[in-house]
Amino acid sequence: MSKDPASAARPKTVRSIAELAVIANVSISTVSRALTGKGSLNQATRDRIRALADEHGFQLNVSAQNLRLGRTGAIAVLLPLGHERGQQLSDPFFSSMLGHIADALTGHGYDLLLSRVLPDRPDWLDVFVRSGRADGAIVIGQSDQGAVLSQTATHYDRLVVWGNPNPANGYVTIGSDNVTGGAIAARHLMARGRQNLAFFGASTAPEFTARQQGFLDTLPDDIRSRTKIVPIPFTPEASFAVASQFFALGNRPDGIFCASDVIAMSVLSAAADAGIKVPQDLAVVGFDDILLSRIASPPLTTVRQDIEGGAHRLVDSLMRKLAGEQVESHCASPALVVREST
Amino acid sequence: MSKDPASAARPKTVRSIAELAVIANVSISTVSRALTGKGSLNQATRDRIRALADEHGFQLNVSAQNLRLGRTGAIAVLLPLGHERGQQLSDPFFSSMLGHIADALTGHGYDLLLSRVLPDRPDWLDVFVRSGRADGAIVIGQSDQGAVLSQTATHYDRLVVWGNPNPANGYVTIGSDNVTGGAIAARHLMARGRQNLAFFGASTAPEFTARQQGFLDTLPDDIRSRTKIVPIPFTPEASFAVASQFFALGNRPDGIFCASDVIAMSVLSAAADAGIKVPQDLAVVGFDDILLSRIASPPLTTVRQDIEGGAHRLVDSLMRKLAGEQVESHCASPALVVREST
DNA sequence: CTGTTAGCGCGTTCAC
DNA sequence: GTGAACGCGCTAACAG
Repeated sequence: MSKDPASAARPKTVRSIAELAVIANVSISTVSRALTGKGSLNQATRDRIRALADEHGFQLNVSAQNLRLGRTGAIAVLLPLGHERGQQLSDPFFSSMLGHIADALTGHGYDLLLSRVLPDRPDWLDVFVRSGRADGAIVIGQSDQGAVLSQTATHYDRLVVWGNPNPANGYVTIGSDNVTGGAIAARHLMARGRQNLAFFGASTAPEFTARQQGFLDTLPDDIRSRTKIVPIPFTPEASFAVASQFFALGNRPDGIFCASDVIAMSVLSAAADAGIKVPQDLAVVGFDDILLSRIASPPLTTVRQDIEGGAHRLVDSLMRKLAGEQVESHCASPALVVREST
Repeated sequence: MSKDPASAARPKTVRSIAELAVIANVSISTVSRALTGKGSLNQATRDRIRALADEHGFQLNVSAQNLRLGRTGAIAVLLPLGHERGQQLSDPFFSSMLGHIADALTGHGYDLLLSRVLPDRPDWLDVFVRSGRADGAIVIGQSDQGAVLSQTATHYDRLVVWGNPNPANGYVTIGSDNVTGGAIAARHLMARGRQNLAFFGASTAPEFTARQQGFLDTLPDDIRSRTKIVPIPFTPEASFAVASQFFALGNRPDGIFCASDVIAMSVLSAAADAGIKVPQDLAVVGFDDILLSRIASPPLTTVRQDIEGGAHRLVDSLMRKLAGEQVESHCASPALVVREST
């Protein structure tokens, strides 16, 4: 047989600290001390017990450890399925955010409990919180759940929310300044000499309405008065259909601001179908700066949100809350990324 | 004050079954029986205790419950960061899969523990499994970790893997027939009269090599011998750079099969930049059928994987394993979706 | 430095 | 139908 310890026959599967204690001929607490590294212990016995644990493929049971420590070791990431139940996680923005959050939480030693929740009852968040499955929660997207979030925040502090800041909210939000983002898009389109505009993405999601508001408020009255406001469904396919229909009806704006890059990409596609040249006939500005926006045809001018930075700030804020610190909401400034669609 | 129980002042926060037992003036086990619904109990006392629990906003502590029941109530979804550490979760294919898995697990009453793991040591999966943080694991993407998976599978059965089937694997895989998928792409390009081909996506990921192999093996010798094989990095941006470079060097195939839709979209973009007309001068076939492929310009012809079906099969297979059943690997046939890029 | 004891919050025998 | 007692696997005083 091999001398490689990994492939050596395992004498017996050890499932608990107690069994290992018997094998090592020490008390249970000594094993605990050896494996956790806490408390004081003779280095020789510590090494011996650790070797024994390795040999028997034993690790501390995290669940039991957590129960004893009064924690779960997990942070919940909640995605309320608000306006459109279908495809939130398919939006590259969400998944990118989720990936960065996962990495940040791992860095802090927490597991990530992912939950897509259907906000069917007004106390869904309370129910989740009271179930005690996580030590804290990150809610991605307020959707239309501001009231629920505020209600829970009154008695549960280990909560941070990604979204549009709003002084009326009783909870900490980390997000981008969507109003300013909209304004940036408006100024850019005007700087390109565009006068006949449209906004794609009218919605009840607060992020989207803020982008819309910032955009419209920045336009001079005459331009704004003829700016078309187009509601957009959340799936790329449906969004494409709306855009196609829009052009088919003869609408020919020379500039469109889209509330997300996915919408913008569907507009680019519909425009190509309709024989509209981008950016010559039509300038298109997106929002988010997802990775794919760089390989759109043409590459998309967009209002960039710092997704990675936002994810880290979300996690850091929550960690500080867990540590008992006071945490303020934060609102990052988005930045224009000019590519070839304008 | 309102009579609404939700907004009524809560007499006191109850944190354990024991406290509620005192309030209800019954024993701990009676409260347990009332709240779990198990065991026999007078309906009146059951209702009374449940009302009391509601009133005090009390729910059973899931962690303690799970410890007692010898389970965790969570299934781990593991994403090995294999070839490219950066952006796995940003690939719409992964995130879409993840979303469907989340929904399926929720339907079975399980939480989803998400973990992006860096396979830095050969026993990373053993370490995870032995930590006891989940009742089972779904690994998305074998990457180059086949040996690790096989090793763990020898002593841990609650494991299913998304990926390319391989009889040599000692574990259950659910996936698509990538070889057939590659063959489908080859036949389609030939049916379109294309003779000068290229494959974009050479890699060590088994899924990609299988697509490559199925593609090449289907081509007649003369065509295959002049087919260019292009390695592709995993980020859209880098992939776009490679494609641009490819065209800049004067390569002008009339058909390209890409190992993923994201690669295909970067090819479409690079081709547009180079003044190459799709599909007239160049036919492009992708793989996956992500949502965005429908709004590419032009909409992408692609080899479709049933992501939702795959996710459900992954979860169902794991559930059956947990129930002690024998489970076979499964390999779904991909289907060609013809759009306008060919 | 190490062992003994007492729980973390719950489910489940076994009595009554 | 209900209560008392025990233990899931672990950590943290308190002794010695």
